[in-house]
Amino acid sequence: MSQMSRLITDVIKESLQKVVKEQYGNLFEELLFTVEPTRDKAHGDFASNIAFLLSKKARKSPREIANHIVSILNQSIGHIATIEIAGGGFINFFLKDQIIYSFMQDIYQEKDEYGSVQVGNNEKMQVEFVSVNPTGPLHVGHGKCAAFGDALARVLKKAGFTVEKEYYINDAGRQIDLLGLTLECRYKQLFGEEIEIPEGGYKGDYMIDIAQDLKKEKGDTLLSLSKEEKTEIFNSYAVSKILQSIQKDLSDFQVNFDVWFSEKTLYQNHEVEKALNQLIKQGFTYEKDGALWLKTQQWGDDKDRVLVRENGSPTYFASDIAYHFNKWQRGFERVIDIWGADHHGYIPRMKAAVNALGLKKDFLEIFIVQFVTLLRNGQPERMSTRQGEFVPLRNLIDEVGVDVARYYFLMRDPATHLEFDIEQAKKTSMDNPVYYVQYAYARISSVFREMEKKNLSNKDIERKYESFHNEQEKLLAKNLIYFPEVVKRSALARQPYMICNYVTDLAGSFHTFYNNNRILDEDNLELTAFRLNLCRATRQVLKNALDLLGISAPETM
RNA sequence: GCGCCUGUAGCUCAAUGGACAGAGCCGCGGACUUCGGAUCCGAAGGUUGGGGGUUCAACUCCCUCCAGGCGCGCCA
Repeated sequence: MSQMSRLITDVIKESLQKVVKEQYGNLFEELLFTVEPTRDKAHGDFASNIAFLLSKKARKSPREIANHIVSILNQSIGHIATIEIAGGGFINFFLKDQIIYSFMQDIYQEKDEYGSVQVGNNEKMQVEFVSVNPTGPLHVGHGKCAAFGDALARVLKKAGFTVEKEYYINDAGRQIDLLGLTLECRYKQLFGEEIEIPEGGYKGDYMIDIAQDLKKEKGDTLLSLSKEEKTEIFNSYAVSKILQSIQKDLSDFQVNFDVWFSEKTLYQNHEVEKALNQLIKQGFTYEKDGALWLKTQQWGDDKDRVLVRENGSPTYFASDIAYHFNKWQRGFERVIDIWGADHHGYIPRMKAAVNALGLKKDFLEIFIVQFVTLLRNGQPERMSTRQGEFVPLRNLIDEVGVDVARYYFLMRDPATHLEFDIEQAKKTSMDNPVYYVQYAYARISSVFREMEKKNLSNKDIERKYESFHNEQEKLLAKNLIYFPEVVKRSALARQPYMICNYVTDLAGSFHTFYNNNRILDEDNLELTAFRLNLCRATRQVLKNALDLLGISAPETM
């Protein structure tokens, strides 16, 4: 059932390649020409720039070359009705209507598989994201990272990559000690001790809740433990409680990870030590001021970086190096790290480290997610983790819902600053594209409910192509067959927002079609069948696209 | 000071180096006794922050300047 329909752009490309190889021989070498969907339908359904690129090498005008190519190509591509030359030398391809219709029919055969393309060659890939320290609840900025990483992984899977989603838990180091000390303090306060939260500790009220849970479970038995025992139990209790709440938030947000990777295990398994030893052995390190440094400047960093502090404890950077080496050892051919914007200064050293480890150059891709500003009626809401004032992701979900929150996070390039207006997001209008899209889905579902009421059987749907009845039908059908091309582009660009743009546009062409054409007509079963067919295919593509975004497709709203 | 991100219609944003820079919102004017009006149709709206350069072709690439955001720890 998962027969993957070939991309039409590939079909055209191959035909062009064949002709040009024959006609221009070696001039064809390394010719990076394109065949892509046109923006303006007056220019056909697909267009190629091949004649422009060839003209320099062949020393002929683009139009001349285009003419030559087209004269040979002529009608040899089965999918194409006509080929035109336009502008300075574009070659424009117009699809046969039957082909558009038959591709549309295939959608229903492929069902949930439709849109799958094979550009990843099953390359084993990892997407690591969120990876927030388990020292407090997720806020909206983390939500943006979560939505992006999750949707990206879905798109990559659809494009034929073998993808794992991973969350790296920073459960070792000083921050965790501070967290444990904070809990210890809150715990003691519950027994009447008058003590202050330690310097740099976590002041949020959630630590009091955790202390109360701990008191319920253990009573006062922890007060008398030794210092080592206390550290152990307070640290691990705090981490596990907070991690649980993070996991709950994420799964409610439709984000699920394949692997939760613990930093602590890197130390327990001596992987940090091993990674450091390897770097030392290869001569990429030196000692200065009592610390161990990595020569990251060698690979373009501003300055060299400390691996082991003067006091002998490894830096976060050191365990991160071990972590990335571990990823490599697990057989990933490529890993994608998604970081918040405050970490962007960290990129050069991490890339340098990957080089020092001798891993292949494009092994590590890093994407930076810019911050979110929450607006309420145009006024910004303050957010600062340091002050302990942040808007928890949980609150946003409760207020606008998962679908809306995810869509808003996903609809833009994550590298840009996002202004998220809460009041606007709650509106049920085109202010809010997610409803626009879901409405199209619900409408189609409603048409099928109506179909059953009128006893128009599903069998009537299975009709052969006659012809499209108007441009609105045809435009909708064309948009449906572009979906796999969009998946391909979105995956290669690592940009899920392209799916948002696509699905909004698709919903638009459906609404246009719907408002201008009667679908169910008992006096014209042929027409009814044809249009139901179109609706059925549209519903499937809306569903598949929304799935890539992790957004629900409701039958009623 | 250095580095990264951003700058497109009044607002929010599109446009793998390609054709006349496109949508939505706001504002204005309209729509079928019938399948969901959370919809549709129409007109209006631009020196793509400024200036150079590369190219057959630049919003896109390079240089420079301007504006906004973020980062420049033996913190994470």
